[in-house]
Amino acid sequence: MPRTPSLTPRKAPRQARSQRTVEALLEAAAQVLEARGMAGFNTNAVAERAGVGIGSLYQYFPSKEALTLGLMQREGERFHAEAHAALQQADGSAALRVLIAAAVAQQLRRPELARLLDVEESRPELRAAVSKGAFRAVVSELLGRADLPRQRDHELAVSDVGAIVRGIVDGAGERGETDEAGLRRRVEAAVFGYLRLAADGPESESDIAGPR
Amino acid sequence: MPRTPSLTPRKAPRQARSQRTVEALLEAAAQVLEARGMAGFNTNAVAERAGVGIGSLYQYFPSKEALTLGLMQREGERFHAEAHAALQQADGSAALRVLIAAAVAQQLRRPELARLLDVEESRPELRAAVSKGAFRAVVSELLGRADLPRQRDHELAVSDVGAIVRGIVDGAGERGETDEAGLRRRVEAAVFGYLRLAADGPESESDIAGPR
Amino acid sequence: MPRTPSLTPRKAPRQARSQRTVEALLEAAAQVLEARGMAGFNTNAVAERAGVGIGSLYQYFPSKEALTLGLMQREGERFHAEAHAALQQADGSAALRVLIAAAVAQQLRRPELARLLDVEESRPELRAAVSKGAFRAVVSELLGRADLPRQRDHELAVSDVGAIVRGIVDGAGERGETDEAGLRRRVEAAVFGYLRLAADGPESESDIAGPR
Amino acid sequence: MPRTPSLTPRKAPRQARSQRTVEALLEAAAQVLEARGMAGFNTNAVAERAGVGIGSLYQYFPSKEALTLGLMQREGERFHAEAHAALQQADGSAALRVLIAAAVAQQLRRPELARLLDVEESRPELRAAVSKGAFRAVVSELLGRADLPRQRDHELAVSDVGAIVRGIVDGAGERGETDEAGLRRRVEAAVFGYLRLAADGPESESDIAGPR
DNA sequence: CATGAATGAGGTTTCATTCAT
DNA sequence: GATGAATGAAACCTCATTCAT
Repeated sequence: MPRTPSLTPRKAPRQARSQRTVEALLEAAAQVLEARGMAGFNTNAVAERAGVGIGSLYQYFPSKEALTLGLMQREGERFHAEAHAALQQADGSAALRVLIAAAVAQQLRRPELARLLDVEESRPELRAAVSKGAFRAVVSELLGRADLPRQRDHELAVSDVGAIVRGIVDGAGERGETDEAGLRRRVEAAVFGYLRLAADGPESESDIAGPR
Repeated sequence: MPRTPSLTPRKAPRQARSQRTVEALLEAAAQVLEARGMAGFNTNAVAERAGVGIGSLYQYFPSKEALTLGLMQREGERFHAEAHAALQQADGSAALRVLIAAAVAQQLRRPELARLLDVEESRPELRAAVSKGAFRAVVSELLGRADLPRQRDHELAVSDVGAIVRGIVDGAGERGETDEAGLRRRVEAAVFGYLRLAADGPESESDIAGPR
Repeated sequence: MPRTPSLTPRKAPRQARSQRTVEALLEAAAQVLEARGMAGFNTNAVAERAGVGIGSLYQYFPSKEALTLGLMQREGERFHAEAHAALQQADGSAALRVLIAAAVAQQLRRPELARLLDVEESRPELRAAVSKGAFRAVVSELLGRADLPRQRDHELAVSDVGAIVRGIVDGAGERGETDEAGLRRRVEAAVFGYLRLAADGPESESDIAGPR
Repeated sequence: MPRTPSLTPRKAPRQARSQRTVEALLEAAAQVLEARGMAGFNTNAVAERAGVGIGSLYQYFPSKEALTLGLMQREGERFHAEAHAALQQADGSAALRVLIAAAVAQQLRRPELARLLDVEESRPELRAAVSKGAFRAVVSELLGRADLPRQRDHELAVSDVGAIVRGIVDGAGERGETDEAGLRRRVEAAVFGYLRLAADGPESESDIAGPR
């Protein structure tokens, strides 16, 4: 009888190990970013914190950019799932609230990390590569729902909603806020307030600073 | 022998020649930042574009940080003047619109520059040093005006308004928008919408997603 | 993120290759110091003479200071061993002569290097970090021996003996002396002469300029 | 009648002013050296502390070296006077004590300055230029006096005496000693002890570690 | 003469990336 | 594959010195 050959694919264990290495690298990247900021975010530090050689880092991520990108994707994943779940809601405003809740939760989980990644995302080289569409796609769909005010320029409104959410939520992170419910309420106020007032319609203009 | 590099100008330019040098350095800094982004923003490039020796840069700015700070101050100056002018307006909503108009104008003048400086401003080392109070102080005063809805938490509201304006306006800059009036209208929608909905009061909560 | 540059080696050389690199760097540092003096002692020159990239230098020595310190330690090591061996001598004066012989030998091996390192050692930043205790500790012990005159102030005497030895020996190095025996004899004269005359006792004061 | 020509040489007032400028520069140099050490000793700092433009510094001292040299000379002057006065003493030992007293006093006046200048003096470029002979010349003469033990090698002895004095006295300065009498006593012990034991003669060799 | 603005060679240090083991 | 030693371009910053005003 020959040596019992493994039934699992030969590559399997290696892949499992690879998975763990990649995961370790991404988490290390997150921690380095949080602990030392953009200025202290370098590949040697990440590899060291991950407990792997610098060579291994480059085995899985061909460049520092790729690592940053990987981190963005990892951080975006959970959020993307929740964002898509929002689409299940019956009416647009409920869905939008779910989406906002997801964004707020994401931010409060690791505020500094989220903030720094937001900043990074605005760099031209990365902007192209980041899908980012998840949030955007969902918002785009929701703004079409009947129960939400129709917007003059759909695309601009989608962008603005994203910018508003990101703006408030990152600011809260910078200040170290932790009150999730309160933050959610304020973001909702900004988004729904915007949607109502920015919507087209004859009276909206005069109404903008409205009494009360 | 300070270890923390000084951020204040090393020496006030007394002669006309140095005035010109400082001005050239700041303008060069702005251009380098716009043309090559944060990554390409280095003191050698700035000096070269300014047409002065690297030593001259360090005569007036004791560190790269100080140069960045100087640029922020220069860019903020015009805006600060307009922001203060807003206080002359009789009622709060008019003043707020003036303020927003100033912010939008500032952004559209040199969008990429404004955006990058906004990002830089969030760096912990600079946050402390930047006055930044101008915008914040004005908003703080305006939110106390009788014609604007009283906010639950004044300080948070001030921060949120700032974040909303910055968020939308930077986003617009990123996309290369140039329609000043339109942008102004959208920012107003977000800000006034926020103020109305975030204000405390029994009905606001239920009102958030409003009908229609 | 320490602001005060670390003086301790950044990373212990584990592989044989790094051992050689570190050794090459230290020897190169010694040679540069000898050949070009303090003024010409810069990290680029050291790396170049060592035949390694400048980056390698900083892998092992986190700063120029650390390199200097490393050199001091290397040069001190052999001497420290001999100094400790002196303690084996039965009586104090014999031990002291052994110690002096060691100091003289060390100096004549690489006179300029020894002299420059002596000078460097007096710099406040390095004084703290250098053990230096070896010589001092041994002298301190020896001055307590019964066959050597008891000193008024033990600590001062220890310091003075060190200063005398260093003074004469560095001076000899400066002049390029090579007569080891003669130098030893003169240092002994100074040290033993000092110990006898500086010792407390009623007559020592009047005796200082002694007859003939 | 022509415009009354000044009776004082045209240059006179300028020379007086020059004198003051030079004096201010030298004192500033001393203070900068004391306050910031060799590392912080730069011509711009000296000019600033002297309250004159950097250009003026270079008017009077063609290089940094020249300034250092000037400082050495200034600091040496008072000492040189006292040293020469020592020659008036009737017997050699008294004269030597006067000389030592002068050296000690000089050191305790501005210890850090004296120490740093001693170090500088050992730099090859300056060694040549510094007279330094004052002290050396006087010692050389004194060692020839009949009441002091005749030395085997006159020149070496002169050097050694200088090295001993400098060594002890600089060490005392480093430690911040202020007890002038005590320091004088110890230097005398070292010098006279050296002279007695290093002197040639049949018995001195065996006597070196002396009984008791 | 005095000034101080300007200069730039040169020094220290970092860090993304490669490659021999 | 994994490792980590090695690399060097490039960044920041200093300071002796010059020279136009």
